[in-house]
Formats: sequence, C-alpha cells, structure tokens
Amino acid sequence: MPQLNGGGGDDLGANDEMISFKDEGEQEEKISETNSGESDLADLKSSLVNESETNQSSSSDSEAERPPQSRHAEPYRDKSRELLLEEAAKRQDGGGLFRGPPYPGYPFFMFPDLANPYLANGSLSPSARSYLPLKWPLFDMQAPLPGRKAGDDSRSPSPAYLISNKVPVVQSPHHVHPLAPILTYGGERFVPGTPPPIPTEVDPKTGLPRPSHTPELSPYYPLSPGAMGQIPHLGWQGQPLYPLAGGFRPPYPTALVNSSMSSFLSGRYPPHMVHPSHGLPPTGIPHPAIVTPPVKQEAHSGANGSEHQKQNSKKEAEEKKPHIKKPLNAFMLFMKEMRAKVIAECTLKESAAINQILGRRWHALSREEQAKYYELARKERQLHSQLYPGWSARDNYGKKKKRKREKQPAEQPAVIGGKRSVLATHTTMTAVPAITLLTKA
DNA sequence: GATCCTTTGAAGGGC
DNA sequence: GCCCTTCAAAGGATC
Repeated sequence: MPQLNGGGGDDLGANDEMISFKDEGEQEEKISETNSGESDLADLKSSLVNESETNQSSSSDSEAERPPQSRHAEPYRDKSRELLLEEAAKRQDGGGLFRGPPYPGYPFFMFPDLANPYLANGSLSPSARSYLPLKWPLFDMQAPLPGRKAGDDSRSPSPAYLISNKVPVVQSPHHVHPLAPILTYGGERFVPGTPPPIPTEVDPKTGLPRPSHTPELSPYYPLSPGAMGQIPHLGWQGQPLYPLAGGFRPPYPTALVNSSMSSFLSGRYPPHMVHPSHGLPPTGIPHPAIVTPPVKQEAHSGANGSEHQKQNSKKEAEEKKPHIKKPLNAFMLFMKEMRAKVIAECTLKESAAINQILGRRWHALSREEQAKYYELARKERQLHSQLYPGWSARDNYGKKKKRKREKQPAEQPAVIGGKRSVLATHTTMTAVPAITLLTKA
C-alpha cells in the first residue's frame, strides 16, 4: 500500500514508490543511452526490423542479462532520492514564488496562486498570466510565439492535427505542449478558432451531447471563480478534466498546487457527492477516470419471464455503473507525455514497439526526473482516492475480458497466448519480460 | 468487434 | 512479506 501520509505535509517521499531499477547493467545502459542520444531509438528500430540479427547478438544488451526480478528484489531506498523528494516538497509548499518548473509536467505545482488566479479587481493575476500560456500553449495567446506572428500562422487557428483526436505521427512541437497528454488525460484539443456549435456538441464516442466551450470563454478563462462551475469540461478526446476550483481548469484540482487538497476536496467535493455510485462531481463534470459504458439495447424476449428480466435489469444496473479507471502510475504518465514524441521520432505506430522504447527511456531517466513522475502519480492517486473514496482497483477486475492464455513450455518463450510475440523475438530487451510472463503463467 | 501485444507501477488477494 | 494477477494507455495486429 502506498504510504500516504494523511498528515498535513505533502508526503512526497512515498518510499515504496522509489523502486530500484538501476543495477549495473542498467547503469551501463543509461550511460550508453546518454552518450548516444537517440541511438537507442535507432537501435531498437533496427532491432525491431531485423529479428535474426538481434537474436544472435543479444548478449550485448544489459537488460537481457538482468535478473528478471532484480528491480523488485532490491527496493530502492536511496536517501538521496528521499532528499530530492523533500526538496521538491519544499519547492511546492513553501516557495510561493513561481519558478521555472524543473518538470513541466506539473507546472501547477509551482504555481501557488492557481487556486485564485484573480486579483481583487477580478483580473488575472500576473503569475496566472505567465502560467496560462505554458499550460495551454494551444491558445492563441496575446503574446505570439517566438518567430511566429499572432494570427499569422497558417496552422492556426484550426489545423487538422489539432482537431483530430488522434495523435499525429508528425506534429509541430510548437503547437502541442509536450505535456499536453498528461495534462489533460486525453487528446481532445482545444481549438481557439473553431468553436464548436453552441450550445452543445455530440461526443463522437458516446453519442451523448456534451456542452462545449463558447467563444465567450477567453482562452485565459478569466472568469470569476464562481462562474467556473458553469464551464463545461475542457478535456480532450472526450475525456474531461478533473474538476477545477478557481478560474480555470488544470487537469487536477488546483488544490494540488498546495497541500490543502484535503480541505479543498472536503469542502468542495464531499465524499458522498463524489462517490462512485454518483459518478459526477458537483460540477457535473465527470472525472476523466470515469468511462460510462454504452447502454446496450437488448432484445427482451418475453418467454423467459421475470427471471430473465431481473437478470437483465441487474446486468443493466451493473453496466450503468460508471467505470472508474485506475489512476495512472508514474510510467503511464510518462508514456502519455512521451508517446507522441517517440511516434514522431521513429514513425512507429505500433504501441507495443513504442512502449518498449518508452520503457527504455523510462529507465534512462535520471532519478530526479523519475521522481517527478512518481510524485505526479502520487498526486494522481491521492486525488483519485479523494474523489472516489470507495473505489478499489479490484472493482475493475474482470471488466476486461481476456482470452485464456495457454501455458507454453519455457523453451518457447516467444509464443504468448497462442500468438507469436513478434517484438519479444525481435529484441532481447523484451525477451526477459516474455519469459517472465510465461513463468508467471 | 474483441482481444493481444508491450511497457511499468499500483493494488489486492492468497499463502 | 512475498508472489501473482489485473488494470491503467495506446494503436496496430490478430482472432
């Protein structure tokens, strides 16, 4: 269990999160990756292409030689890492000064007045002004981007790749904030110049009407805090953001900015109002972790009588329960951030291959960088638990139907679930997990 | 259309 | 406390 410190301080150093992952082999790998830059990408790509070569030269890969459970067998308890986390905590809680966030993934942590970015006269505070362009770079801010005139960009205001829900294979890094994926839990872009029909638009996925932001809404959302409750979700890919206190909506309640999350949530989102059975926070904005299952229209045959109807109604009631997803862990947050970048760099689209690359990059991250993701994930879990007190990850068990995996002899590690794992045979890197998977089975 | 693949981490049950 | 299983994201591949 994560050791969430219920006390006043922000528990930044959940020790159990600091898992050892650096053995000698990985250090070597890290060094090599650091030195070679993107060479690992090219290596991996070539390895994915050239199966036989990789298999024959697998001994060079340090990860392949690493004991499968080494990371878990040696839990990381480095004091220096704890100190780093403490330092991060101090920066978050005590600073009060907006500094360039060492990790842009959660700049709001460094933004002490996010909860109330308004001055007494109702205008946006200077710090909020400086923050918002960072937070929503897709907005046409008053200050144009360097080398780009405002309103002069042919890609603006509504380039196709901004409208698309899909992550473009190649996209301009100037337009998409590198952290947009993890900032918003999705890919639905906010397009300043192409306001959707008013007052509602239909979610293509759910088919349900959803409110849309209107042109009246400034990109800065300089609304009074009271008015913000009326603002519909600003998430993308149909996935709303977390509810927001204050004048605009970051992916998490701005209570994350400081350590007053508990008071914020207790005052704004009483547990009974955010209970899973309810599914919606008081703003009417569902948590991004919620996925409402589509209502199936089943043909009722009157022959089976009430028994069948009872079963159906029970089934329907089960289906109507909003599916609250697990909060993302550190690696998932990292993946959301980096996926588009990797896709753009290597033109790979297959998630399995991309995830392998991301896994290597994850290991290549410095401890400080990883700690930031761990911290972000911890906040995520904390918020999730506050929003859905009764929720358990176990609730989602069995909702994903999985095919039964046939047990395979250890001599055939590349065959998983009756299907040949191409990637596992392509790279020694994945041979270990594949084997581990089989041994588990 | 559903599931697999692939990654890491969190969580919970079983022993 | 350790081990195992499941799920979280993502999209092409496969069933």
